[in-house]
Amino acid sequence: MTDTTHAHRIDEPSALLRAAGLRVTAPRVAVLAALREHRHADADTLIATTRARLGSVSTQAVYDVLKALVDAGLVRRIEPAGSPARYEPHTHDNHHHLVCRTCGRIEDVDCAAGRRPCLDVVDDFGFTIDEAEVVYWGQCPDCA
Amino acid sequence: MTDTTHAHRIDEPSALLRAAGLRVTAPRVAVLAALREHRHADADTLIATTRARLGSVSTQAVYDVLKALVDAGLVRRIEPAGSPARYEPHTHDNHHHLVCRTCGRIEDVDCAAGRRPCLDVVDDFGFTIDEAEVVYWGQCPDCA
DNA sequence: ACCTAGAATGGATTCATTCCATAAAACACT
DNA sequence: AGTGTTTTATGGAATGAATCCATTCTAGGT
Repeated sequence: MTDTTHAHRIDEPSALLRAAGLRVTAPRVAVLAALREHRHADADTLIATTRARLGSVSTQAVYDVLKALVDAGLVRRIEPAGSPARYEPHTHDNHHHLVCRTCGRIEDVDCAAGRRPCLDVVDDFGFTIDEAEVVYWGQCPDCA
Repeated sequence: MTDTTHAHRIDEPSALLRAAGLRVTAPRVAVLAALREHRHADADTLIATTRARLGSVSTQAVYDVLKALVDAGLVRRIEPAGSPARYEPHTHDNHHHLVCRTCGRIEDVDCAAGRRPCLDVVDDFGFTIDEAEVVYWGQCPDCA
């Protein structure tokens, strides 16, 4: 914990919450902090981390916080097949994910050449497409 | 139901099962038939359809059948975020899916120019990638 | 026709998540 | 600083999807 007394840095949890029009509460600040520590954490991990930090929080509080953060666009929720939902700070950079089939490890990947993949669909069935989500499945070095 | 007495067509449920080294049972045949009728059906739909066809089947039987079919490569399981698992006959054509955020409708899409998307990842973290799964999110014409 | 491995049954159980009513606390306004 | 209104947290129960288990049944080889 760096000593930043009276900090007003724009990337601080409380500042982020205020900027998003959300009330600043201990659970919210703690969940945001936990999200920074654990990349692609699931709810369980975040509950445990938040609980360790605050002494106690209800399970539902963490779920509520996550929902509020996702709705506000501060957090991104991903749901890889076969694993519970994972959460990451929302970076708005359209990155994708690399998932290990064996251990579930997840890493961020930028799309080749920075272009969004396959934006042109041959037949879109009249759909209005707003996002192309890519998941790369494989084995991580530890599991291979 | 077309009248194909003593049929031996290679794409028939029982032939498919035998070719995959699986025993031919009523629930398996019925689930395969149900999968043809309902594109991207979830377990509930398949259970209901199978039950209607056979008179009765246990819920677990259908789940077991689906697992066996998926393991045998006859069926593909997809799990779009926010909805229960969906199943489709496995076509081995590397197609992707278009999902309506509102009603959950799913359509198949071929990747632009038939190429697999973003095969070259900038940094693969040492992973051995075997599949790139793409989900296009949007609104279907009915929901737009 | 018989035997045995594999499949189906019914019942209970897990896991992740959501719903509900009540109690607490954050921010706006004196 | 005190008060009030509205949002948030709590604790407990409930849901939906899927899986586990022991028992019974059956497909298909001998």
